[in-house]
Amino acid sequence: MAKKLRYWLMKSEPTTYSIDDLSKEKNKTTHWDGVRNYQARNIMRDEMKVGDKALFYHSNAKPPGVAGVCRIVKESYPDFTAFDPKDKHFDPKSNQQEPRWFMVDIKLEKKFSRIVSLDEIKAVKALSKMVLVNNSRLSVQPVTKSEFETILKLASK
DNA sequence: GCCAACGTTGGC
DNA sequence: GCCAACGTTGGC
Repeated sequence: MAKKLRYWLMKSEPTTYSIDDLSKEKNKTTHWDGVRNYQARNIMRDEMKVGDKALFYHSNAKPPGVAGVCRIVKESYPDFTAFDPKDKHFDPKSNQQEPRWFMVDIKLEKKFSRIVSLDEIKAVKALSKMVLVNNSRLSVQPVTKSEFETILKLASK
């Protein structure tokens, strides 16, 4: 019965929402709203399961890199920010009956003592196949178990 | 701030 | 269904 744990990487611009913002949330938990890309949505909607782990990545940062680890604590449900005309992520094509966008809840598990920068990641051969390196624009992306563990090792160096 | 890469939209 | 125009992402 035991489902295999999967690994992901989720991006956020720290000026918008950083790992420290997440650590200040009640239960260190938040809903990952605002994703408006179908590929990323499909991953959240169809593939992310409770218990899966995700790298929290700071994009558009100095330096860009992985800041910590979080865990999926709630599986996909409609992204309600798409329903609110005043919200930055409002999408008139989404509605309660037929939601177009989905989100999951994540909980901070560990903030790294240092950022594992994109430069470092690019310099490691074992990480050369990461989606991050090859399709840099996808904001929610799969990571293999060995890639995940390699990043953890780098973080504790 | 620039711009390459990529995704989406809409006219035809 | 093609593709030009446009918008966004995100490293640099």
